[in-house]
Amino acid sequence: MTRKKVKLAWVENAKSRATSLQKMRVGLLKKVKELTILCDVRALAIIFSPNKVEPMVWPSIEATHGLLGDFFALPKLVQKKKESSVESYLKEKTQKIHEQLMKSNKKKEDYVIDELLMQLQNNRRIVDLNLSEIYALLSFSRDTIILCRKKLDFMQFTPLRDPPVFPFEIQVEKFKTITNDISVGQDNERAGETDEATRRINVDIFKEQQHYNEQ
Amino acid sequence: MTRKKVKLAWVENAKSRATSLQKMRVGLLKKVKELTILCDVRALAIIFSPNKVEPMVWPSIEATHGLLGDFFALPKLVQKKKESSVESYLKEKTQKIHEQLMKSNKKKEDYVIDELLMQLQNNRRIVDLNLSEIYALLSFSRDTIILCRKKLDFMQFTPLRDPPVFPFEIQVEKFKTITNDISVGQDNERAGETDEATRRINVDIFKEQQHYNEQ
DNA sequence: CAGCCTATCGTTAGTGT
DNA sequence: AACACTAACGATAGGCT
Repeated sequence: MTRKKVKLAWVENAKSRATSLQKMRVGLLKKVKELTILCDVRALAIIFSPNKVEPMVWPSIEATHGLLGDFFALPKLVQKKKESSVESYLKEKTQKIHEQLMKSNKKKEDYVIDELLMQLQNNRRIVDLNLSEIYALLSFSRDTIILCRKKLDFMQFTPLRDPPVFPFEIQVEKFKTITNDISVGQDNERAGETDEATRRINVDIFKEQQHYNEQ
Repeated sequence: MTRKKVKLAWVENAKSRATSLQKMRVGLLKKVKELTILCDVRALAIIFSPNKVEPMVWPSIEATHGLLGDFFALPKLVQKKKESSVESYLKEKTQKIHEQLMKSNKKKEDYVIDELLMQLQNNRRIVDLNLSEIYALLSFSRDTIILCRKKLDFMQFTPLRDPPVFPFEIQVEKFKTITNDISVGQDNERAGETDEATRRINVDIFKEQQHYNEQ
């Protein structure tokens, strides 16, 4: 068994590299653990791997999130008194990442709302939402309003306007009698057409919305 | 020089502990570097220290932020695996809430909307609503928006303003995906998909609204 | 406190099973 | 692929300066 001194360079042999990675990852995390226990400090390590979605993490994912919270809490204060160059660089970088996220992960956005709706349906209350969640909800509520307005408009053949605000009972009673017979939908059986119609409607709505905002 | 085997436990002697920390931190970061170079993977380590604001970080602060961006991008994808179970759970929960709504809200004013929302949750689509129902829904959506705005205002300590408006296509995309993925109702084939999200969110909103009013 | 030294322990590359 | 072995190497506690 001749083992030459490993030099600090990329291991060309793919298999060796893979096995090395396996072993060294374990060794590294062990060291982190050792450090935290012996010296009573908090630490975390994240090792990404090629061809693998989840990185290897120490301590746990959850604990890591906690630690990172602390980590992110600090630098901003530190950097503020330090250099403005680093600060601007960081902001720039953050902006870039943000844009990338926006661009590449639209699907993920969907998932966020998915999750939000789910949570709302379970435990969480609106008052407990954070900013981005509020925005998401707002966006959805607005969509609903727009949809309703469009419908209203379509039914009444009148331009957009705010609905009259009556005492609740009167409102319901009144419109119940008036509008019972008006029906708009033509083809309720087939979802495809409805979807198309909705798309068209939304295009119009969007324009109107812009109008509305400009006023 | 007698060096006993160090056991994995907190070092009591404060001085030893401090010196150990000094040495081991360097050693650890060295190992991380080694790993990344030899095996060509990305990794990061953050070591917090007592009595010190800045943690020790590898690689640089900037690089760490980049890596963490990637790290945070991942977990949500991982969660998607669970989606099927979550989905079923969601259906179950929805059913439950549905029943709760049925039996608990018998106040006169609430009842109409209650029923409306219930219908929306089952068969009816927004396009099929009559005027009074539209108004009722509008009123609620508006209340929700106001609620959200209040909340927003509170969080930001800034005056009210419009939420950001996404490009239209994204909006529609969102609607479609969401409503396809989360199915609450029972007949997906025939019901208009687009309204599904609207129904659900209104139910949530409604709950919240009531809660808020009671406080 | 910060380096340097060195005996000893821990880690791991190479190999075999 | 996963585990076992072991020689060689790297890391470091404790001591010294």
